[in-house]
Amino acid sequence: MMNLKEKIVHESLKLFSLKGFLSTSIHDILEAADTSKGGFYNHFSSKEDLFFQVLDEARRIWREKNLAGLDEIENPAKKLTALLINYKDRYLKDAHNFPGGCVFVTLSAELNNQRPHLSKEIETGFIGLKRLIKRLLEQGKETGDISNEINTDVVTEVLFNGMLGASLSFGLNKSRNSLDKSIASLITYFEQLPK
Amino acid sequence: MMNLKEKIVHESLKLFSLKGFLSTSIHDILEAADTSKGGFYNHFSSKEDLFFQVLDEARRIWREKNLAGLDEIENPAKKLTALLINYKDRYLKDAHNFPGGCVFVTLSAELNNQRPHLSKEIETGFIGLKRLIKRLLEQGKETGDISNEINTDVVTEVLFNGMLGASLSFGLNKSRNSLDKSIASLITYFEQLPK
DNA sequence: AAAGAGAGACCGACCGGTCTGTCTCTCCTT
DNA sequence: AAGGAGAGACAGACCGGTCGGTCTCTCTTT
Repeated sequence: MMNLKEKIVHESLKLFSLKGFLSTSIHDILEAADTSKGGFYNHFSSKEDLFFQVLDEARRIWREKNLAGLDEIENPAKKLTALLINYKDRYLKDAHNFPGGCVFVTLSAELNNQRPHLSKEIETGFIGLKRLIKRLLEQGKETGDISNEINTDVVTEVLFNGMLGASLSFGLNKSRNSLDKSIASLITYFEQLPK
Repeated sequence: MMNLKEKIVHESLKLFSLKGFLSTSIHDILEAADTSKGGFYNHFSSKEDLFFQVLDEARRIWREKNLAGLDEIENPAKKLTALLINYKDRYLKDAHNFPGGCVFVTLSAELNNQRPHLSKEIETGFIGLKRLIKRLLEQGKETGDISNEINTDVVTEVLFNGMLGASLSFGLNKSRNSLDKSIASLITYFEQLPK
């Protein structure tokens, strides 16, 4: 069974996905986790302390969902396609952990000008994803699955910003159809690149 | 000279771009506009009333910046490229009106799960942009500047989500270099489509 | 008995919004 | 032209409620 601390982190993650960090009150969290101020501050020194622990958990889940099964694929281009499909089906549609959409998008938009030391933490995650995409593209060139003529920087930008934009759109309209179309379009773009 | 009401709208637009709607307090606005509660509520019935008037102004500026000079271009494909360049150079880099980045991105991420009746207003703007892109693509097919074989839905998704993602990234890292690369990549993608 | 977990009263700061009062400008009457 | 009435613009004290955080007390486990 989940102990209180884990429960608070778990419920906070959902709430942060829905409302962001600043707009989620301690009261909201206590209600969702069915506890009290004493229960909360017994495990966390402050709301900001909670933020970092929630972020760690969010990153753990992100990797779990997005990287699922990628180890079994040796072809880098196919790995990238699998990542896009994971992103759409396992990650963004994971309403259990992220009922309000991608928590990193919500938090980055909310915190970027208000709590720079918090949003910096989120930015590092984005940078990591961007690097992962670029690395897979360059490995694809080496194995010959992607033409040497394509500019990996350009493709990385299109895919990365496309994923972010799709996430933002999905948060807004909550349409799985529209999300499917957005990611499918990115996959179409990627697969039609010169081989 | 700008009267008080216009000044409040103008300063609120900046603050909303930086911090969003919920995280901007009336006090913040009064300070920025150098006025008092009496001055504010003499012109606006509530904070929500202000929201809609700020949104109107934001849309006006959006059109002014993004559609600048498009009338003089008759070629739809060139129109679309010009829109992308306007978006990058005249709109997103407009630190005077939008010091925190695109206000629509900030507000949509903040409000989508908390104030659906407010975020719906923003969504209509996004839908309009998407439609504009698609219309230009289809006109490009008619004039023969874009191959009939391309799927306009797919290209619309890639460009639209790419613009959104670029906007979100730019809000986070505030790097003009990175923004230039993001939009240049979208233009490269668009221009390398089959003619 | 000792210690950690959790409940909830409580604190000062701040939230959006209301209300009263003042100050100025316009317009009508004479 | 002088003066009084009324309207609109703005200042700021004040309201009930919520914010994050602290503190004390009780209960459970060992």
